[in-house]
Amino acid sequence: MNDKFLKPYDPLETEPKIYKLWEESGYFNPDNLPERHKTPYTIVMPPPNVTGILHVGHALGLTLQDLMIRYQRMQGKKTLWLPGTDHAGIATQSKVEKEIKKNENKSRFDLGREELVHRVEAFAKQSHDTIISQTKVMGASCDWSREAFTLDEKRNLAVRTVFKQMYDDGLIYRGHRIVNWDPKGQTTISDDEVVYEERDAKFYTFKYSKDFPISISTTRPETKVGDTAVAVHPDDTRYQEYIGKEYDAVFCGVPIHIKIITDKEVDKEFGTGALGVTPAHSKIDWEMGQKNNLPVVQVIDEKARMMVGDERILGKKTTEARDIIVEWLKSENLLEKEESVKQNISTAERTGGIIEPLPKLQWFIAVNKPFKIKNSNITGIKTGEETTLKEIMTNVVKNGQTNIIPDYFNKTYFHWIEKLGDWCISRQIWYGHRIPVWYKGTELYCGTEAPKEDGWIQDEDTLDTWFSSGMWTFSTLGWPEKTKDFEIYHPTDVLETAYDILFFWVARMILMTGYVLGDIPFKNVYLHGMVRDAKGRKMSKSLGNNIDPVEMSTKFGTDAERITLIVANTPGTDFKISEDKIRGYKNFANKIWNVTRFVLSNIEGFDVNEKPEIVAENQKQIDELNETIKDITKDIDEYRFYMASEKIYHYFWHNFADIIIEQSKAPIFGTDEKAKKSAQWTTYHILINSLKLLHPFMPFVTEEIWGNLPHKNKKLLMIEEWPA
RNA sequence: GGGCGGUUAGCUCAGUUGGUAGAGCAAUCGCUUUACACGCGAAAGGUCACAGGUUCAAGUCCUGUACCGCCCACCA
Repeated sequence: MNDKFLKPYDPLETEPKIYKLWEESGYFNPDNLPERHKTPYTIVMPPPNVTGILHVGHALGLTLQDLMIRYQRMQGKKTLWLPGTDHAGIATQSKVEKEIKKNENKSRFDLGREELVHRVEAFAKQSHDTIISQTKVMGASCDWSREAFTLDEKRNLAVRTVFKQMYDDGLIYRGHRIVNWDPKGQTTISDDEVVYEERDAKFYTFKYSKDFPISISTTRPETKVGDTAVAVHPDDTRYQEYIGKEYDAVFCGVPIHIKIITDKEVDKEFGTGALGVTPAHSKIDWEMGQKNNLPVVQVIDEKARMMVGDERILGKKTTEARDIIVEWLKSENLLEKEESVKQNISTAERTGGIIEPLPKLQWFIAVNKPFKIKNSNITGIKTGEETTLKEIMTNVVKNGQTNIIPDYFNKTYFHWIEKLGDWCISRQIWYGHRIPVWYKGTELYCGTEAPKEDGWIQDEDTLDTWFSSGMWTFSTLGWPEKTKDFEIYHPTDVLETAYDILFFWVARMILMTGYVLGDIPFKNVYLHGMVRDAKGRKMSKSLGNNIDPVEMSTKFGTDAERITLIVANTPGTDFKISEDKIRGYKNFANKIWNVTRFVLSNIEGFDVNEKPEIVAENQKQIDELNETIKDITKDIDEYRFYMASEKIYHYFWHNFADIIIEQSKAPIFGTDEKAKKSAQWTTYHILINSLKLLHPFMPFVTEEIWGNLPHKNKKLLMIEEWPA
């Protein structure tokens, strides 16, 4: 027995050594796996954003994926776990912009496009390196030789190819619409990137002018200089006589022309029952404007400043203009009511900027537009048949081709799809995939390469980061090239990710893959919950309650951290973690170590390769082990990792260590040779099988022990056969 | 406003087709017993949120109520 078993288990010394051993074995790469590994099993890693460092949520994802991969590898699958990182457009650029603002007091416009992109790339490279080393600390057995980046050259070709295809199919179009404009980030964002914050607001009721017949209410009086109509409910008896009439007024120095229209959307009971329609600065108003042919008057610019008015408001910020207009209303005796209300305001997820709805010319993906699908393996949609992107997204999940775990998330998914509108994909930022469209005067060219002739200017915008991550499962396998990898490993087996990006990402992957390949990106989606602190609070810098996964690994060992993240952690449910929890499982790693010490120190002189006659008592224990193996295997196969981990923990500690080992002491220290040999063989047998069962959960300590076991024909534990 | 979860031992959570309530941690008591004090043994702890219903039988199925959490919409 190696002397190191006389001391407690030391993860800090062991883990880097073991990871190196695995990497050098080449077995992370499925091409190097032994003959028996035939059936492919694929997980493509959700690429972490290159915005900094990994948090404990990443650690959870990596642990679950590594668990599945290691289990399937031992089961004899040709396992590919493909790693990568995400350029994360807005998130990364805005982070770097903040730094530059802080350190140099410069904006991106001061630096210019080239310099900014250069800076962002440098930052991204640094983040990338940190993330990769952290991923290795977690023990991730992914194939580094296939590592990808959402913004590298191959992925860029995939992006350009898909863009052109969708453009040619009429699914990508350029349109003038009300979009979510982020004045802080100076870009549009999609509906999904808008987050709501509750704030106190004032709800004002007033008339545009003294002779105007109808009072209206709003929380944003400054937008009223852009009103072109007042809408009332068609059945509202109070306003019948005004319907269809038009009025001129001067509102805080701005001449406005108002038509009285009707719309069923108007709530008679709310406010005065009359709605001032501002087509340029509200989505609903825009639609009313379209229906009624109302003029669109933009009164707020990209910096959220007033574009119209006299010296009182022109050029002022909207919030300042609001106060000025309210003062004016009061002085003119037009203000009838001022109420305090709670209001949800829209903010940009990444920059925190207050969203200003603006009419802008942008690129969109049409989710409801019919097109002929070129090739389809999707149940319910035939090749060549007319369908829509929305229909693809619905069908794939409805018919069970893609199975979401836990299944109640199906409902959330369908609910979201029902309400889904066209997806705004153009961003006015510089870090990302440039839109593959060129202009020359009024001409427009869309292609994977720039047109050869002179005089074409490429679209300034980049694509929403989710456009490229939507293609992740197949772009990482080399598509659009016809690669062997793509042929072998697509569709992938499992996508493991957090439930909060079900819409952002999972749905977009299904959309992209359905459209491009007529197929599913993955057979299963395993959604884990959010990791919270011991009190159930979100982890955040301001609360200072962050748990750093690498620090935990250093303190307690990665194995302890990994199994903490798995035990009692059910899919789709938020999970509370604390140092105390991890500490408990550090003891477990040590227990495994000590059991090994006992077993090894008591088989001196015994040949573990020769199975002796097994006495009835030991046979019963072996049968019990086999039952446990079956049980745990079934749990893992059915994605109940929380249960499998608890069972192996319980079996090892409270059955093997507490009972079997204790009972073995009498025969081992006794004189009955037959009973002794039987007990020696049995404890050894249970130990090696337990190590196999434990390996996907706690890979380091198990591999380290495995290397010190005396039996013949040993391989690395990571490629040993899963017991049956 | 619409939707989805949750409510089980002090805490964190399991409980897979309905069949006498489980684990870990914490707390209690006792142990330096020949692998391990990062340990061992023992005992303790629950009208399974509430009210109805189905059933021979309900933590589990159905209906309703209350509270907590999350997602979506955004009444202008």
